[in-house]
Amino acid sequence: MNQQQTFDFGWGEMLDKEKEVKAKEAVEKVVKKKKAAKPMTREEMLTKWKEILSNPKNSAKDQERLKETFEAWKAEEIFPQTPKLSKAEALRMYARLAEMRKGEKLRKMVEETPDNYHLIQNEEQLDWVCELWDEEQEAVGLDTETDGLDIVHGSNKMVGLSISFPTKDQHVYIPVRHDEGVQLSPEYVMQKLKRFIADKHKPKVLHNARFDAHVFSMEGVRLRGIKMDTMIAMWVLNENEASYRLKDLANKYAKFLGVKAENDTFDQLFGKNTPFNQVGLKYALVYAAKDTALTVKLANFIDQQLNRKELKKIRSLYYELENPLLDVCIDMEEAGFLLNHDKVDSIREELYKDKEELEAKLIAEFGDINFNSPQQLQEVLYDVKKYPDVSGKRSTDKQTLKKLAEQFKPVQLLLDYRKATKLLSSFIDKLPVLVKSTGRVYGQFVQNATATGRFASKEPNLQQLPPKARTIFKAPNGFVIIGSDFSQIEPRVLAHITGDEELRKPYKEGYDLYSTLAARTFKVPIEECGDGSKYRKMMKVGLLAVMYGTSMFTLANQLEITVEEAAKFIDDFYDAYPKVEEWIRSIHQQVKRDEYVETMFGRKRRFPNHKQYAEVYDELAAEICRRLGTKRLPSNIWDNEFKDVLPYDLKRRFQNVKGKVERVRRQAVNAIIQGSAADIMKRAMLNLSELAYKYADEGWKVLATVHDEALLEVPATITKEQTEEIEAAMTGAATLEVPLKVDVAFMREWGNETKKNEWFAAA
DNA sequence: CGGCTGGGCCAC
DNA sequence: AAACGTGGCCCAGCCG
Repeated sequence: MNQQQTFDFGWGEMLDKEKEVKAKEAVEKVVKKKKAAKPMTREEMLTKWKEILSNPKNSAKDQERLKETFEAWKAEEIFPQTPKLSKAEALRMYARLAEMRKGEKLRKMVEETPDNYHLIQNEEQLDWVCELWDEEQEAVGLDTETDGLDIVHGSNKMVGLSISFPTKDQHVYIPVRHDEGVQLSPEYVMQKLKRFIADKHKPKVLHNARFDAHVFSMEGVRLRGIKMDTMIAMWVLNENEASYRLKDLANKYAKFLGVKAENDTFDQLFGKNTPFNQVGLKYALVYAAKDTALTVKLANFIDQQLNRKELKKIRSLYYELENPLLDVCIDMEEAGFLLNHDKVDSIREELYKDKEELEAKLIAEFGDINFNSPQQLQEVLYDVKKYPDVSGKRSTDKQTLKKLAEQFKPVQLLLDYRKATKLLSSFIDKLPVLVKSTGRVYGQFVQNATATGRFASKEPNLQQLPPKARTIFKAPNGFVIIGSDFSQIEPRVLAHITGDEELRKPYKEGYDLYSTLAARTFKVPIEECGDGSKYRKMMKVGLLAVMYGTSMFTLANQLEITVEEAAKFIDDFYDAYPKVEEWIRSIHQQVKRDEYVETMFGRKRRFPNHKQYAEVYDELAAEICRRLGTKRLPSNIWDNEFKDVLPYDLKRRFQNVKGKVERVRRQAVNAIIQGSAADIMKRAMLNLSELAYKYADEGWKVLATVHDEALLEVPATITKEQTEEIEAAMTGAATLEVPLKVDVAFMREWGNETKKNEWFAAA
């Protein structure tokens, strides 16, 4: 009773205070406005400037802009348009200043247009371009300009294209859909240029060719003969590049390309959201032709780098794997996934019903708050309901809520609500909006987005659909989606790479991996480690922990055992499979020495500056072990039992590098395993793509890859032999010391699997 | 209103 | 003092 009263009082008081503050703020606002109405004198403004500039809260970027604007103001280059001066107003001044200077830049650019840049506006000029292209022996630079990014059956179109001919050093821009100016029609231009663009023997270099390929596709021409995509090649060369935008690369490597490091992006020159069709032709020429000229230079630079003998493996990785894979990527993006509208409707109806019911119950239980707000949820759970803070961070994530739900039933409602709303907001309500006139959703597969070599997918990300969301995609009538996935690819790579014969055994002899591992590690009969047994379950988590470098703390948490038990578990595993630990340690040594690691197919992941930290780490770790008289680091150096043996300063210095070094070590080990698996998958994708071309007449398409799985769309009449060809395409991707295994499933709707033998039994 | 960050969560 | 690798994306909340 007493507590209740106190609580009510506190709450009410808080509300009153909030009101008071708001009222005060409102008054202040009015006062400020009145003040601002009077024009400021120059002295007043100077004072204000100093005040604004001395605000320590300004971001570095803002501060730079403010200073620049202040200088311009002092030089009377710009005047404030309103009589008041504030940080916001100063930043607006900066925008106007930038606008003014941008205009200057553009004017200057046009004035300095090189005389080997040509605007192509009539048939005669286009004939000249064709002549140039006929005579060209080198790879031309090619680029398209569009009025937006929605290009695969979307709303945006090619506005013009630029071509650089390196032999004669001539650069052209061909406008076709600009708002103003003399232009040839896109149909005419494409008709004339098709024989070059579609010719695989006419080499081209592009920056982000995937994009241009789609643009050309929508004009009815398939881009062939991509000799190099400088964006992807640059990524293979250096996966740590801060930006892969052409202008950023050109500026960064300017001196190697023999250009000035003054290449502005489109946004910087023309302003954000300016559609290219509104750009005047003479501006378009100098901007677009420069792009292809830069691309040619960048391509030459990259190829030179790839010729270095220490990059031999990288060279073949690019030219023999990544570059041909670009075509597969383009195919996948143009294939798309067919949406089943009826299925969307039924799932949506069901989920909305769930959501509403849950909402009603939640409001009754927790009050009318926004259950998607961690902030509001925190208050209700920990202040109002006074639930125990099991995470120690007032966390409201799934793991925490799960724990709370054991004790407090209504918390389960929150978990259910999250699940339903996540499914709705991210997938069921989102994907149908993206459907094009073809009835399909087209996601992107990005080749240069990961540090390990995997594909990434976006807009929408087709690699993160939960099982339920997958079912809204279907095969067209008479077709079936085939899911072909590598079984346990990463453990197999581990078995191959570590050279551990015991680890290879289950694969060679056809036993279940996890059961075998569990029996050996826990020293129990294999009969006790069958499917669903606790040993097998633990082993699955344990092996993942080994490959990801999970700490004993986290592993203990996951398995709901003590840290000591977790450490014993992993020790026992290493005892049973000593080569695994040996290999991991050798990788730690290697990454310390080389600052990079390599996958099976020579893909590199670099860790710049790791060496210096690793040296400190190893030194201090040795010192700690020496003082403790142990061989291995303790899991917690801060433990009280070491208080007298380990000086604080030693612990502090070690702590400084510990996180950094151990993170790199985990990443290095994982990059080899995950990256090798990615290499294998990419090689498989090439094989599958060839197969799809072989059966192109029947309508075969490669739809997607989800890391260890490939998806194809094929006629439902597919034969057993053809299915075996798919399997062979995958297993033939690499020869390992253990066999590769592939599981094939048949799906009328994605995710709804029929196994191979059932499928053919039914047919 | 758009950009950004943090918390959270989906996939492999 | 911090605890598992690779990604993309949603919402809330804040800022200018």
